[in-house]
Amino acid sequence: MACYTKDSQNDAKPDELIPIRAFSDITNVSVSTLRYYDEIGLFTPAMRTRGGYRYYSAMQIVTIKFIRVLLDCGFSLSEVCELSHDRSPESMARLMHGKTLELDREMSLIMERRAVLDVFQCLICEGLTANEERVSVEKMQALPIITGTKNTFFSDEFMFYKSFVRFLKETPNVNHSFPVGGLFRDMAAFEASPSTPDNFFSIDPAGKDEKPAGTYVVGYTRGYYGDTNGLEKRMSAFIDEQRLEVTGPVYNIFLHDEISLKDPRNFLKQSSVRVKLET
Amino acid sequence: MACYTKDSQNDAKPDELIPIRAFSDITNVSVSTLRYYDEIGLFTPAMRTRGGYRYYSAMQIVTIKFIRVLLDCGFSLSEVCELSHDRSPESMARLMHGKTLELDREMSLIMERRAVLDVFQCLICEGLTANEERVSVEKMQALPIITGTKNTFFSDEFMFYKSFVRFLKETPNVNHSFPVGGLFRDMAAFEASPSTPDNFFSIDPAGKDEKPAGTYVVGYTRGYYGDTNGLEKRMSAFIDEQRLEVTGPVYNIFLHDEISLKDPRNFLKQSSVRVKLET
DNA sequence: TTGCTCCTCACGTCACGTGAGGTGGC
DNA sequence: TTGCTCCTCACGTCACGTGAGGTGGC
Repeated sequence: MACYTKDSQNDAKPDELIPIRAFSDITNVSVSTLRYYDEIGLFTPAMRTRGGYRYYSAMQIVTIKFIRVLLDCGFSLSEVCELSHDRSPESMARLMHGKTLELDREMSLIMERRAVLDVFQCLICEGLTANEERVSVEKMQALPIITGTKNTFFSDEFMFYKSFVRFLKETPNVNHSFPVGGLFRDMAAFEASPSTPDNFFSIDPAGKDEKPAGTYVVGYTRGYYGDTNGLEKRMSAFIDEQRLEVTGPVYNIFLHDEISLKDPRNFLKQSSVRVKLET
Repeated sequence: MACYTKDSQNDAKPDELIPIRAFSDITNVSVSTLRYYDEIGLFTPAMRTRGGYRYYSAMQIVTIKFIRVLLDCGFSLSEVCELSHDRSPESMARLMHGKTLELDREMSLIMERRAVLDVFQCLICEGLTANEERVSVEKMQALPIITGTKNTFFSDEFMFYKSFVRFLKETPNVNHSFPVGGLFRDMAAFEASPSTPDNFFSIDPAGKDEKPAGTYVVGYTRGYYGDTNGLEKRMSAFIDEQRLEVTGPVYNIFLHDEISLKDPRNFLKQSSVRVKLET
């Protein structure tokens, strides 16, 4: 299965022969890689001495450069080998088009992963600078999210997980990598049952739903996923004290969870509800 | 080195236990992957029967989701294992920032590869639709290139390769993956010595040099890298016949070379020189 | 002749996938 | 009891990298 070698061996002359190390330096292809390509018959040196020393011709610089181009384009070594048997401009154009599509898919995967990282970094940073001591009023930016369907609660101690699994499995376009938060239809619902959100939502930059920008009453608490430590009561008391009027849903998100903390009793949750501004 | 399991085992109850296949379906993590994670101690099931059957708790859905997030972010399995020992928001933010940079590097690599593919696809397509029969006048688009330093020719039969290697090794910012062409300072130089270009250039979309857009006299020939088959004379004759005036350098590029053809005697070269337009 | 380059061969890598052959659980 | 799920163990993958131990070439 010698592939890309014989084509150009005829012009090898002794004085243009290059030993393997020098050839490696010229082409930026490692010595072990060159030996490997020789072993699998993909690219064999123009000459070998009786002692087995490999010598490459200057012409082979072009050949190896081209093999690396194909590999960089996403062809496997065996594909490159096969290509040697029937190369034609038409088939090559077709194959390259296919590789273009593959690269595009790979690109969007990487962009998605970057987005995931960014979201988590933002949450962690927000957690690091949070004022955990007391409930406060903060301006918050808009947050694109994907909201799941309304949770149906059975009187079942595992309903939280069942709803959570249903959210992950059944919400269209939900990406499992993004963090998930819980949402209560209003402050009253949060106070009534602070561990059972009406909906789950995923913090996804591509989400079509949105937690709107605005001024929010924000509170924090530490503890495991179900725990609230009376945060809902503290927030309610603060709202009354400050004579604020709040509107819309309560958003619960974990700024620090198992991603950034080992001890689950220390998970940092943020609850926020929007202030209705007097006009 | 059990890592992300013990934290959340206490809440496992018999009736919420999930066998491996169902857990795999819920989490989109393959059965063999789950067994592998168990084997290396990264993620062990909440319970095992006497017979060795693995049962996972619903809570572990969150745990495995989070492990996958870290893996998607570019952490290796051993890194994820290590992370279990000291997770803190601060260190996590730092590590994630590092991964962000890595992803960015990976992205630019992929974009570069896409660009390489595009350039080759364009050349191949141009070759497929070329009018090889005769020299003609064509409008051509601008082509960003990186031009190398002037070749110094020794009276040496390998000087072509020596110059070529020098171009590849010494031209700043040259990317070995892009195709390389040859350039003659003017039509007279091309006619005088059609196998020894004054400079090499790389067809690189990021190049700061440019083959300008315009109307060109274009000719084609087939053959190996040094061959011209008198193309320079045919072009010159055409220019005289048509009473054209040409200006600027002659650009030689291979539209079909070993990338898309097996037989080196069939390589398709294009030569073009710009027409000075009468005002 | 010295010392540097080169050689082969065997094994390791990384995160699983794929059987073969056998047993467990409702 | 049947048949389905699950188990372990061993080996394969892909494109090389890394020694160990030995020889070749100027």
